Amino acid sequence: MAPPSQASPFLKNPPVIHLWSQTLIPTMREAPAEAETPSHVLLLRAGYVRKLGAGIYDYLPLAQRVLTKIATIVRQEMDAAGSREVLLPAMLPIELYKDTRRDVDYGDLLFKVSDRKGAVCALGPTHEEPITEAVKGSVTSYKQLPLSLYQIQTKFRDEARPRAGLLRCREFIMKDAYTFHTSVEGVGGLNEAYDRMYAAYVNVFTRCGLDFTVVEAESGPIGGSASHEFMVNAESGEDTILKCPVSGYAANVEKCEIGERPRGTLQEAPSGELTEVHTPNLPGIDEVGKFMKVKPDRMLKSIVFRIVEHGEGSAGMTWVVAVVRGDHDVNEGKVKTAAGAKKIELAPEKEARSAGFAIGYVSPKTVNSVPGTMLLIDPDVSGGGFWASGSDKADHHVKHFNWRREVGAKLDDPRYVKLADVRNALAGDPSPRAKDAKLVTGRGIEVGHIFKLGTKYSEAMGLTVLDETQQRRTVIMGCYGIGVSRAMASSIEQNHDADGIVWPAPIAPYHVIITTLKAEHMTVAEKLGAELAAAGCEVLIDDRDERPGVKFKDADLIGVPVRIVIGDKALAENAVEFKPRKSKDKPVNVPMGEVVAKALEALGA
RNA sequence: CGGGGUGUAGCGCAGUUUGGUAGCGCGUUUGACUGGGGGUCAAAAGGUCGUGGGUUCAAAUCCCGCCACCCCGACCA
Repeated sequence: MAPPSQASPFLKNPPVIHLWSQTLIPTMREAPAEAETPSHVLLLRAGYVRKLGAGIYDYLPLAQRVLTKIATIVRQEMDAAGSREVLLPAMLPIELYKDTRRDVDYGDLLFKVSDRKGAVCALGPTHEEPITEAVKGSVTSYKQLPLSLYQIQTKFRDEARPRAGLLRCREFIMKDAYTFHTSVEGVGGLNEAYDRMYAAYVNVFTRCGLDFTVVEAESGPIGGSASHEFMVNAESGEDTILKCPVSGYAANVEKCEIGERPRGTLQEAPSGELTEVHTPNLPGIDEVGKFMKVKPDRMLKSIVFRIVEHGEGSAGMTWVVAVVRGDHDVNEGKVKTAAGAKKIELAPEKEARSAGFAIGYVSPKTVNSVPGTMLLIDPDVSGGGFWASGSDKADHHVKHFNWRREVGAKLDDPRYVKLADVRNALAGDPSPRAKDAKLVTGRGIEVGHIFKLGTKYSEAMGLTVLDETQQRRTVIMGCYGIGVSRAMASSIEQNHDADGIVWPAPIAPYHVIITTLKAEHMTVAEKLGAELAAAGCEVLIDDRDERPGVKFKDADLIGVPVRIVIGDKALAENAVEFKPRKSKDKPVNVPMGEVVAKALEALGA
């Protein structure tokens, strides 16, 4: 399209009528062997992306158009939520991370480059530090707050295992927003901004046509439900989410609470005499169970954690042993909370061994044998009956473990022994929010995450303002992310069929594809394209000299919502063939004069 | 980081066991016929066989090292 001949101070979008022959859409008949998930296969096959390396992709013209549309929706909603766009460097001097120690904590996930002088820069994986630094340099008074800033930018994370095409990349496009406050509550406070962001995110993902679930995620330092994840419901998702069908409660598996479960008294009688069994060279609990002829749900799994930072409940303790059923998974966050500690870690094997833990064969009895050990017992293992357990001795387990007989008096000392929910929730567990309701599970792709940061970064980096009483106050922050490139792939996970992608109109690369069957149809195609463009449609004309079958297959593959075919049959009655991509019906003839209205209707405009 | 697997033309693969002229399908180019759901015929272009070394008269093939990529797991503000 020719540019406007006169320079105008107001930029307007020129009409979009693109020719297939003049863009780059390298569709493929066969999917590359490396791709497995639907979005990965289709993005490659339909010519949206090309892989350059593990987790590194070219965005070809179609992908770039979709990304731009998602980014536009994000910008509109961020702007409406009172956030202002910035663009910070992707290349960040490593010194920026010294105060927050994330150069260490982030570890290998951080990409690093060095300049000619040997100075090291990190490629930004997220931007809490640089944004805090930027605000620190320009905000000094409470009168300048609250403030909300966002950017859309390429991020870099050296993922241990990139996978599934755009769903987990090492280089990806993200929107990250940060808000700054002097208070948590009240007008201008963090909670208000958080709620606005929450609403903006709902708008963004709804407008993108995504089917999503908002789940509670791990709590921030402020407590309560201080973090939410926006999960696109898809089988290929990496995250497990749990929902209560009655109350609407939803959470990710790390966070999900479990309702009241039956529990034992720790007073039950033994099921038999404690018997030691030699179990050599068995790698896991399943193998041990098979060898001992004990089902995993009658085995005790005792996992040792070390307290890294003490909290109110963990004084005097060094180790925490969490005991769950053999077929259950220990939840580190719940262990931390139940232990009353601020930070824990899976016990380093070497140190745990020298303290007296027979790693791999630990039993709850270690609460008596290793000083400074706290025992957390999950309700599901707190009862009587038969239990098998480690024996605190390499290559040996015991049968007929009994709480009272084996552990004894310490069971009654709440400083040392607690009954607590310390495992991951499972489908069928009681809901924490509705009586008699049971949790159900689903898979999700995390496309958004909002988080109340509190003062973690502002305190470490010294971001303060003077308040109305001339007191220095540490600024309170929130951060909010959207995976833009991941959202594109997520949409395909939800919107595809055997023939290809089926885009929702708001983020489709084009609204209408005009397929010509003969070269002499181009005049009609261009005239119709201009009419559609004038009505606001973005049009792709497939002008290639290909056989009709090829063009139909490609049109379906790339997933443009409305297809118009120009061919002799319909032209004879001054009409074109019209077919929405998502419709299973045969194309219908639409008179030339009604095409634009019909297209707008099909697009939901 | 642990386990499994793969590197041969733009894509999908065979050839490797048993060393001896690098092949097939799709795609691409040219021409003809064709023309409504991935056409037919004819001709053609395109490959340091991931990479470095070794063995051998001779290596895609055997040996050693390295690299890249995929899948499962661990990990994932």
